Amino acid sequence: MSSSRPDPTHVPLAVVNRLTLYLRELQHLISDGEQTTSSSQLGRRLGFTDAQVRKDLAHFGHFGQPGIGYRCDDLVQAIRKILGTDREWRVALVGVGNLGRALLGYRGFSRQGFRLIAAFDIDQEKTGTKIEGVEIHAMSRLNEILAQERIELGLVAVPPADAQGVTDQLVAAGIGGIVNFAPVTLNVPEGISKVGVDLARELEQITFAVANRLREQP
Amino acid sequence: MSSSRPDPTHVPLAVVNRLTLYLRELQHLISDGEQTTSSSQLGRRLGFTDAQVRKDLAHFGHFGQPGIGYRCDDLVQAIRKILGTDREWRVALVGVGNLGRALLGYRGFSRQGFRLIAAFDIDQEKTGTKIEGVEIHAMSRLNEILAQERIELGLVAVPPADAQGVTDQLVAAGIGGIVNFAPVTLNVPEGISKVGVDLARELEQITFAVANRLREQP
DNA sequence: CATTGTGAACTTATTCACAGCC
DNA sequence: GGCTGTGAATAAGTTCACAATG
Repeated sequence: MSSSRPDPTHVPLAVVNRLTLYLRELQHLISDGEQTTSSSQLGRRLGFTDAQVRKDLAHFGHFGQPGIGYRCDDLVQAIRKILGTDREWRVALVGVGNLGRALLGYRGFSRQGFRLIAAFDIDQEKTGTKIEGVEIHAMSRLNEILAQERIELGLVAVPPADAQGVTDQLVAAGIGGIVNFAPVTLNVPEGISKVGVDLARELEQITFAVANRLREQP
Repeated sequence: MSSSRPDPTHVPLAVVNRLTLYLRELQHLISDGEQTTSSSQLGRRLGFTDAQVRKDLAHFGHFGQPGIGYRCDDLVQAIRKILGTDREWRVALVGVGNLGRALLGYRGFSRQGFRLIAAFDIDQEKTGTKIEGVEIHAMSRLNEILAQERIELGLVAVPPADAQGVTDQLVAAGIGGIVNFAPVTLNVPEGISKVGVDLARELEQITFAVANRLREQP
């Protein structure tokens, strides 16, 4: 045996979610010139307990030094490796509407190692053109281009009624994971990862909190 | 006493989150012509157990009929009331870049009762113009217009370095809640609700799953 | 007889608290 | 003294299973 690292096979989703927050916060700390940090500093900035931060990291190994804390750049490296973002990921976009265009222009992707390689749209007016340096292809070429460009991740930004169909095409083309911006629950085969971003649902989380606050203190 | 409804003050965030999924799914069921549904149908479509669906709803009251299930339209009404979306909410956008423009054009908001009333940007080229029928104002008028238009919710779609400053202005202007699209953790006073949408973090959830799948079966 | 609503059992997640280390 | 890593204790969340119901 070579490693005492815990088995990362059954890590709760919530842990992974917090890991992405730790990573982001560490990158801000580094921008601010910090060399090291501690579980209590990280926790305080994100609203978690120090124990939570340590337990989360303990799922994957030992990254800190007792008495010292964590070296920011080492921990960034470690978390990127855990998340799989210690390399570039090749991404395709389907649906070049309002939101799709915004995604094509989003700087935050490349900052974290995601490269938007190709886009697809049903509208023949758009196919053949480039936006933000990314060529827009006809849907019929999806299979071909995903294989040729070795695309691993897909962004679905089409109208709700088309989202499942597009997803089926991406899955058939061998996609590894999908971020879905349409307000529908997608069916994907076991083994394909997906995550949904629904702006109305995000707002509803807020209205629940605000409405309840108003009810309590009118 | 008038009601046997449980106290909705301390409802877990995860429950509210699932509630927004139930609502969306019920609206799809209604579109498909369904009159009634059951906890098991709802659960199956969303990947939850039937007991989970019933327990979640039990936080707020009794909405079903034993032997029958739930009337879709009644349950939609009930959930909207719980979430506070049984009325219109007035929303402002700060930051009319790529993403901001996409938000201005997003149809999903009005579908759920959110009205984007006003937008703000630092760029004087943009102020005074309209996009998607929404006027873009200078940041200096934020206080004035939020009060005048009785805005309750804010969307922050500015560069990361500006997000906290904008948030402080929104809070000072009396905002109730914020959806933050910048990849930073915002500090808000207790009592202000916020939710963050970070596209890179969403992708990282996926890469974790895909990378681990690849590691397991190489 | 299919389905809800709900205590009880179980599972999972979080926090505590402290030994060991720098 | 300050900090990590972790077993033990606690809390929270989920599923079970069944009485009650239309």
